Amino acid sequence: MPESALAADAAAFRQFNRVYTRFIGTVTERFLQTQYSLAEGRVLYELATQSQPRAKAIAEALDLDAGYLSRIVTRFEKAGLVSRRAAKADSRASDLILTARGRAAFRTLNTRAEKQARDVLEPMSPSARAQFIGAMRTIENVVQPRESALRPFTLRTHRPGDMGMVVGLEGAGYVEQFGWDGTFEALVARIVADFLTTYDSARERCWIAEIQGRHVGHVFLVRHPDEPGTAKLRLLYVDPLARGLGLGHALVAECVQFARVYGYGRITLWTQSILQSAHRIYQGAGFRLVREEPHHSFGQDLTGQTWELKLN
Amino acid sequence: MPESALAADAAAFRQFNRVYTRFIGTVTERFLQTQYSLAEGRVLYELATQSQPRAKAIAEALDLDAGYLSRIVTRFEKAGLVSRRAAKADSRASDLILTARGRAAFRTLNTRAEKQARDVLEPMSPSARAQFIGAMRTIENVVQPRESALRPFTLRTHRPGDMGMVVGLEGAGYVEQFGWDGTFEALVARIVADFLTTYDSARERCWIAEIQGRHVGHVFLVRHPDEPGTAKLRLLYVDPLARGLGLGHALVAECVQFARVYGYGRITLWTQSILQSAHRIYQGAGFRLVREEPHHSFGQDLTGQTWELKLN
DNA sequence: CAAGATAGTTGACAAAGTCAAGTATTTCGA
DNA sequence: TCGAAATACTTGACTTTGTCAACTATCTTG
Repeated sequence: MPESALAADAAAFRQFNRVYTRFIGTVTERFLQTQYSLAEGRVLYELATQSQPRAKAIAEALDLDAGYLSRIVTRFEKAGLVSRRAAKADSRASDLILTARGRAAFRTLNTRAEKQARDVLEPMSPSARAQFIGAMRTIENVVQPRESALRPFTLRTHRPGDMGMVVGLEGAGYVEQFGWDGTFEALVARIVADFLTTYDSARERCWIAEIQGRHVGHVFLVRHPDEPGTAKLRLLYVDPLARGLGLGHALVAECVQFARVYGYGRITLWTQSILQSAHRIYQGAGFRLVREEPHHSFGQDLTGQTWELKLN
Repeated sequence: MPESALAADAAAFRQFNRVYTRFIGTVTERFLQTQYSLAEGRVLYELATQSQPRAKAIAEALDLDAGYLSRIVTRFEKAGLVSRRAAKADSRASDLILTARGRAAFRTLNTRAEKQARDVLEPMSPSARAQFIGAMRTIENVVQPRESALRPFTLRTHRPGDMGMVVGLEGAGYVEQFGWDGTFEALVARIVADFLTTYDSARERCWIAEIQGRHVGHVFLVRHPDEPGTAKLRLLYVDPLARGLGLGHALVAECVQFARVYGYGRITLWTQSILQSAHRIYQGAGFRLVREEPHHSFGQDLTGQTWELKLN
């Protein structure tokens, strides 16, 4: 990348802002065709997406005036979308809880926004689209340095070729660290193969973490095979060399966020008692240990654990 | 660029929109600290930048309600920033002409916006900045396909290494097409060298046109050495292989736009009577031929022409 | 425990934007 | 060449959106 003059860059930056402001305007215009205003829609998004929504947090996230927000919430309450409940720890504040009706409203809004995004992206050629999205990621990382400055890694969804790395890393990692045998790698390979052949891109996803292009972690979120409305988190992996960067937390947070947006009511996961560093990550994300049972697998005596996180 | 799933891209796109909306909000917030609202500022920009501003064109460019705009213009008129004058060709419409005071207001606003853009860009490392701006260009080309779809070429400002191509193309081109001798190439080399050593990046600029990375044209806009407030357009060049694409028009339009934004009152240029395809471009941009005189240069008997475009 | 900070609510406004009806012209088609 | 339709605005009447400051009820801190 050659460098260029500041003045010329400033002009390009301003032009981009002009053009993009207009573009966003036309895109969100259609959004407004629901009964909700743009601000209301954004509040609804935060309500559905934040883990314990409070007025404060929402006002901060959206940069809204507290009074203005208060009125929006009151409107939502009257419309039966939200119920306010005095927060246990701080009775000045209220927990804002989406009702079933509120969740339905969000689902509608979300589907519409999703459709809109697809309408923009669909006509592009795959390579143009990849370039476009890549450019957005680049800008986002600059513009929103809160997390990403602290984050030496980047997250992205999977691409062809990633699954080999997933199997390889998991296989090698658990063999080295815990002495598991080849049946574990086989299991991983089967999970991965199933994912690739049957996954529903609208409700299931795999994230890959990279540091300077190197695959250093991953996680999968899929539908629970038996329980509708429940998601299953699988194959969370953080390379030993990339520990201590918050990578595991970031991967799990990504899953939880995704599950909320797509309306899952619960996430479960199965793990082993000896994987203690993972437990801290699950706890941090709000998961609870709900069941333990011993089993003999991968050439070892292990204790399996089931954890879960309720989202509503 | 590998392709990735539409659903994941849609999520990335939506996230970018959320993040960038907020970012634009905080950037333009400071902008609002003038006495003008954001909408007013944008209108002022169009008034200063369009060649013959009419309410219609501005409303279209900014996607504003005609009534709303009409009121803004009325306010501007009362404040002495604009005068309305019934358009000659169509007496339903008015030409909107910025007064000296209006131009001053724009200058203030523009300086402030420029400063703001620099504040954002300045702290970045040169390579990060280049990446950032590059990403914006990529997105812009997708989002605003009006021109760029019709345009097989891209415009950018100059980078190290470009000047060699400028000299080479000009030298070879005019020798081949018109039989000029080596003194012409020497002149170009001198102009270019002067530009590089002394140019003021805030008020002077060079644009390079590329087709698939190949240098196919260029133009320079510099301050007139003797007349303050006047800009000089120099070294407009379009590769013979790239004719008929509107490249020359685009390069000149870029110069004119730049000159307007930076408050030049006039652009002049010197050219030769035999370069007829260039004349059409200058005429199209509104330039008038103001002077002709014969001279002997580059081993030829030529007729030099001076053209000018008034901007106020 | 008092002083200050925080979370949220409310009233009073101002700013921003929309919609529809109206005027004066221009354009277009028979 | 005339009348209907379209265009370029303007204006009135309105809604939506957003801001500011004052106020209550709590919480935090020295």
